Amino acid sequence: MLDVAFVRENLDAVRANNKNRNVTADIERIVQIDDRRREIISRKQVLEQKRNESSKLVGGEKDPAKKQALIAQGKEWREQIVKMDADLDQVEADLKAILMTIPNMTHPNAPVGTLAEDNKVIKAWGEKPKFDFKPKDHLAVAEALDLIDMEAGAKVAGQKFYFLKKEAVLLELALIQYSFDTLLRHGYSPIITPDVARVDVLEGIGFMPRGEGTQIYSLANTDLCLIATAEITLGGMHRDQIMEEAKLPIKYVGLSHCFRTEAGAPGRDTRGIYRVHQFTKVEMFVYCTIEESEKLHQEILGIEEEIFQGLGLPYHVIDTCTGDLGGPAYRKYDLEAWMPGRGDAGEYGEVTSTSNCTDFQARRLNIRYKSPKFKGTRFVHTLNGTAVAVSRALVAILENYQQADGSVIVPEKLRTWMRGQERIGPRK
RNA sequence: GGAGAGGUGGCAGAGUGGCCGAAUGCGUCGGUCUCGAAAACCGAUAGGGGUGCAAGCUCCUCGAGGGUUCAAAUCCCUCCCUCUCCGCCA
Repeated sequence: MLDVAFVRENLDAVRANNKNRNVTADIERIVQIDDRRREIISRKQVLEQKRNESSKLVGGEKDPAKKQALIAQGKEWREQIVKMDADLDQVEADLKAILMTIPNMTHPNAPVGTLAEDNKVIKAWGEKPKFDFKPKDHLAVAEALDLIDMEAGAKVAGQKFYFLKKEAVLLELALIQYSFDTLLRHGYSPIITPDVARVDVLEGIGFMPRGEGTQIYSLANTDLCLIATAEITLGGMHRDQIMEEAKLPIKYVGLSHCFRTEAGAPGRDTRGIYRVHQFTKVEMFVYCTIEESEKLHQEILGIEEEIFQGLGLPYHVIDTCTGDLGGPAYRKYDLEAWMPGRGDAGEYGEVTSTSNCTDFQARRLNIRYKSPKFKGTRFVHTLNGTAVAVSRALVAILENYQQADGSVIVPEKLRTWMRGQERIGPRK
């Protein structure tokens, strides 16, 4: 959420930003509503002041007639205040409703555009593997090795759920260990979060758990949702807190399961575990000062690259265009790994994503910091980034490391957590 | 899940209808003292909002939301959370 005062003072910039992001919001009304809001507040305060003053007199008043008069007067003020409260509630709800539709401002260097082609490839790393056979997609590889059972997943939980089996399980555990190991070396503090969160936390982070086409599963008869990413829980962790600047940045590496309804993506990526309803993810989350967020965004991107370089998976980095940023992000980079089994001759597929959300999430979640350097408090900046989304990493590993005989080489860095195993299969 | 207790400032902890945004202690910061430090003493020490050039004035906030009242940290209701005991359980 943006600050109302900021919107008022930067109407043109906000309008232009909305356009770039392909969002329509009635920002003109914000000024009107906010004027009205301030007016009500001012008038209400005058009454409250009078009421407070006369209330103080009641106790000391000995003359019963005068006392009754004071009480009657107070009663009248209260009634007026109650009416104004109702008006104010309405106005504030209206204001919030509009503000919730406005996305974050955008980094000046983020590519402007609303089409997939407007995303900018800013870097590529690694050699795409050369095969002297037609590479299979990850599911074909996995099924030949008895690593993934989609059918059983569908039977038990529905389409796009799956069972991991045998070395696929060990690979998941190894990927978790490997990514935690990497992040610990970078000073990130390890966390395992709940897999559910309250609706208002989801909203604070910028998800829309209610309404048609939501990505979010809700739990019946509760105000809880299954989380779509640990960003939600890691960001909610410190809500309504005021931090000391000296204690920032706070860097977490969190593990959770992620649940997504994938509404609105029917028929996309239907095969295998590229797009599924549940997966395990290791997520980075950082709270920091205003000054540090850009630097830390680069750090997170660097760590994501380090992880995929360590896995020996070719990738490129995308500077996401304005139309694809999503509400909270000020800037977003995606890592797309090469997936030789995708499409006709291989395609890049998103494996990680890192966003600098500046103060957009912190404002809604009310997470601030203070410092001797300035008066009052400021909202922290929050950043998030994927260390490893296990399902997608598995896709990339299975496809890039597949061999002519159907076996799959285990990336060297993972072997420590695979009891030294170098190769999966071939099965007899 | 059952029974009970409780949620107050950075922390501990008073406060059961008005003089309470809140005693006291600890902590932190500033000062006095000292060659310096400790101790002691003095002082300061929540956040948000409205208004104003500013100084200031003022409003709101004692887990959250409602209610009663001229007036609520204090009384009532709902919810959330914590603790103790019991039950169940990985």
